[in-house]
Amino acid sequence: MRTRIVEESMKQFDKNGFTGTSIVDITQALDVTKGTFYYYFDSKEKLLMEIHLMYIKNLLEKQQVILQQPMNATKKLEAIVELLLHSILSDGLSGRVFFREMRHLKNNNEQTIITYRKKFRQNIEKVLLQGMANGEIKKGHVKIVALGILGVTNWSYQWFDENGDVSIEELTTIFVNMILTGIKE
Amino acid sequence: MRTRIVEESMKQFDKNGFTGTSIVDITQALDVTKGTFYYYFDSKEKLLMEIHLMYIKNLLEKQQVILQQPMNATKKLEAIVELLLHSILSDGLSGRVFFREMRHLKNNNEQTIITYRKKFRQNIEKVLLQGMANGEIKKGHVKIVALGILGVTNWSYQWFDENGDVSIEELTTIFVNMILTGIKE
Amino acid sequence: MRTRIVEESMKQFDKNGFTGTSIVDITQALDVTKGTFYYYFDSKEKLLMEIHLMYIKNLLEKQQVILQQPMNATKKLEAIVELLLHSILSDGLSGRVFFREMRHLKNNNEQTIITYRKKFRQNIEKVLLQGMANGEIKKGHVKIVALGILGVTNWSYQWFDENGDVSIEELTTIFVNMILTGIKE
Amino acid sequence: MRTRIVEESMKQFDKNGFTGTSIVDITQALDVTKGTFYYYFDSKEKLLMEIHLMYIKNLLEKQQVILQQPMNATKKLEAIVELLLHSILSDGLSGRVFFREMRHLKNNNEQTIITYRKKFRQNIEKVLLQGMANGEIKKGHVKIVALGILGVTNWSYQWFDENGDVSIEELTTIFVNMILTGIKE
DNA sequence: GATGAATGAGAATTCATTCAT
DNA sequence: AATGAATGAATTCTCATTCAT
Repeated sequence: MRTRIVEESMKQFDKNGFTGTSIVDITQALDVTKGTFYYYFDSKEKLLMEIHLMYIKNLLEKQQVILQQPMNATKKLEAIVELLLHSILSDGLSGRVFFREMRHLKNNNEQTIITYRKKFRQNIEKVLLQGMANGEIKKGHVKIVALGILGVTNWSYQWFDENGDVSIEELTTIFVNMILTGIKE
Repeated sequence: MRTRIVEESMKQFDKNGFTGTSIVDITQALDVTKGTFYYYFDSKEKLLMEIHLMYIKNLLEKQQVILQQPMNATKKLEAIVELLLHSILSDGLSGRVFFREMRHLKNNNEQTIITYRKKFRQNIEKVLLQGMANGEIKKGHVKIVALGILGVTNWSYQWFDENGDVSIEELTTIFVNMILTGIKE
Repeated sequence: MRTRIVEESMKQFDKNGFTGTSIVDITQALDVTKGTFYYYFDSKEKLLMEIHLMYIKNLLEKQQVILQQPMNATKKLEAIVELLLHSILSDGLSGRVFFREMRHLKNNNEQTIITYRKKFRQNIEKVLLQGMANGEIKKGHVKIVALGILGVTNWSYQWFDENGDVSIEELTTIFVNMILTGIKE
Repeated sequence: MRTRIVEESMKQFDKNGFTGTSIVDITQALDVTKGTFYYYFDSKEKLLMEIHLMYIKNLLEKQQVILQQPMNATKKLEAIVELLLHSILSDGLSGRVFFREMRHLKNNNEQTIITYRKKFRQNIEKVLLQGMANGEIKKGHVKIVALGILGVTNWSYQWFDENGDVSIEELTTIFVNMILTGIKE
């Protein structure tokens, strides 16, 4: 039931937003009562937090796997971009909810998620530094560059259409090239 | 009064979000009554729409000026990136509200804004095409590339801190370089 | 409308208790909507606080009038007992609500009322001291004696029946005698 | 377990009131589940009733012992006042719960407790009558006098502080004197 | 004896909106 | 132009209770 609630709520948060989705909406869709919801979750925010934690923890784990592989910095960056695009776009719901609704977490919860996000960015920064050290990557302001890369990938949840004319694979190729070699001839 | 309402509401939407701001919050801050608000605006959404229109129209006008200048495609792209970063980050409020709260526009209104946004993107695509035609820019999928550029710039509203260690000017330089020549050595 | 809400709520608090009375109960009895209630009162507790303040302030004012009259201590005590019994029993509702529901005030509000109540008791103590000083009243622990007197009077809200076989006037006489000269032959 | 539930609930009713204490509060404190509670008690009210019955039956038994002793009326009244003050204040919890929460008993249950309370009062009345008959006590309205005595004692649960500057023994002496001989010199 | 999942009725509160003045 | 009273639908959350296991 817990899982069913999470899944249904992600669907609805994705469609109507956190604020636009009421507890009743979720429980009615599952054909249970409001009480059931509150048996499993102390509050609406706790549910949102759970969705966020699931998403970011999973992402960090996968990033960790990439970091530990015997690849050069460029390849690692490629892998991370691919990871992000896949998890935002094909894993779908949770990614969009993650990027849109974080604002509705309060105080402690928000800080926790911010910390995880920071961790992810700092891991990218490490790869950049490593690449700069061995001459693969141009020297520069690693934090801003990392945020630039995250901009390219994370913005996708705003516009990507699964049924559009570009597949995630193509998208990944285009964005990886763009990030690595720019758009200038 | 109309202007005062718009300004106060932008402040509060920026701080507490559209949903997190009530009409009373706005009118109390202006020391008027709710009735006054409804004398000037038919609904809360109309107000949000006005803020959106102001922002995107202003942006499109400024983009138009850039497009009509006698510069090559690269320079034009640089100018557009600069325009976006300035209007998101230093013009401040309206930009952040624009990027965060569009979801609260319904049907027609949402479509109108989407159309304007699309216009802005298509203008970037035109510059890209022009650049590809004369050999300045690598040939590629213009729409996706445009969306990549917009990702780099628009994502900034999520993390940029006016009091942080990087100025908007530095940020512009870093991002322009990144977009044009990539990060690879 | 404000007054009507206060009056209706007192009736219902008296009958069903603070917790046993919902906002809907009050508004339905007045044939208005819940919104109307919240237009006049920020919360259910604010309403309860208002009832408490009305009652205790009125009581303190009347007590003040007694204190300033040119009577000896014994007469003043008689007058205060009479005041209490009348305001608890014949003024009716507000007294019973005051004695029963104070527990539902939180923090600040509770403290405020406690302070007022203390003031009332301390005024009784002053009269007792005055009476002890000029030989009217037996020397003793004024605070406890004051609380004993208040016990006799305040407990009445628990059992007094307006339609019973004893009138308030008779009650006052009996209690005044009891307090002054005791029950022993 | 039954006993543990009663004890824990008295603690919590005393602290947060009957309405302010949920079944979960009680069971969590005992580290059992809600089901367990309902295995032992049919409802929350049944539990409250049990606490009330325990208290008043115990009180009536002790009163009976006093009544049967070979003492004059004055001594018996002294003993009853002492009994009440001790059981409200030092036996503690149950007394405070008894006097505060009776209102939450419904219909039959309330009537039962009212009957027991009436019994207790009538026993006091009997002693008063006996005292009046043999010239110990002033002739008067026994019911009202009894209620006056109960006011002095029962009101104590409202303000008595175990850690205050007056002990129960001192309190008893003061109140017995006050009831018997009054406060007038 | 005890559990834990589920219920469902109801509670306080919020808030955009209307409208007569 | 502006007010202020009133609305009513929706929202989050609470909690005593049930019941199959």
